[in-house]
Amino acid sequence: MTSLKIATFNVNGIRARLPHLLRWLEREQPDIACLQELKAVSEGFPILDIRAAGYDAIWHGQRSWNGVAILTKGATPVEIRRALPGDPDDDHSRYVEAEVGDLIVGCLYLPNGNPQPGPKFDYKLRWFERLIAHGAELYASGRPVVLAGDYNVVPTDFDIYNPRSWLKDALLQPESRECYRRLLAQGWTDALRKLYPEERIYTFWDYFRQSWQRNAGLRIDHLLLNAEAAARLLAAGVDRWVRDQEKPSDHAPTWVTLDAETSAKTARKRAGTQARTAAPAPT
DNA sequence: ATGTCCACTGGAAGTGGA
Repeated sequence: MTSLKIATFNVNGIRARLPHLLRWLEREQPDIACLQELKAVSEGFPILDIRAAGYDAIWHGQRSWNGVAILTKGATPVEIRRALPGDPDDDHSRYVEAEVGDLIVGCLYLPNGNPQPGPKFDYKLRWFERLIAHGAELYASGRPVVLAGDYNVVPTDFDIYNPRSWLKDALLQPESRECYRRLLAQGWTDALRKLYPEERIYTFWDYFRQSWQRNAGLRIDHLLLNAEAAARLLAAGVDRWVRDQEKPSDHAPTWVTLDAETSAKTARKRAGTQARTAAPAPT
């Protein structure tokens, strides 16, 4: 009867956002939280505050930029890897993966890729190719897998308030979208879109032009589930209240709940009856 | 082009990245 809440949150600076993070953990009590954009070296990660909040964690920091972490409550994250396979020369901290109970959790911060075209966009696409290659292995692992993070991709024009002023942005390029589509084609379920196929859902509102006040958002934080995890999907949503505070991150936490029972048959039955009513539409 | 925010350097305001 119990469920597992798994969230992804681009904090945009773990030190600047520590009060927000702790308030969110306290209020929403995710069992697993994937964080991105720590913008801090590993030594600067506030593990004592996070432990005091009741969480264990693994993390991979970097000076000024990037940085990812997986927080867990009531379980220990067992690190599987702290980089995406395929390029030993890639020194960005953008991926960490752990076993948490019977789950495998991948936490990713895909390169933004702007300005486009250019070397940063090339790097984005190369990184995406590595994610697609690794995604195929994860998908077929036989374990329930959640691949969560800031993908820096707006999958379709339905996932943005208005594409007009973003047409040249790396987040909307056909090449970026094609990579995302190819990843999904392995069988992954885009959890929020699956449960809310006709809702406008945003997870990011940039700091410019009063974007939050106008609800001028983008959906770029995604939780992808392989078949074993998707069979247990109960609900999904966006914690918009986090974006409405003073000095917020430009992203809001985005989450799913999975049936904690291992019986996929039970979970499938429950998902069929509860998914549509389990949470208010995150518009 | 612009808008805003975070971190770093250097010890103020400018730069890079998003």
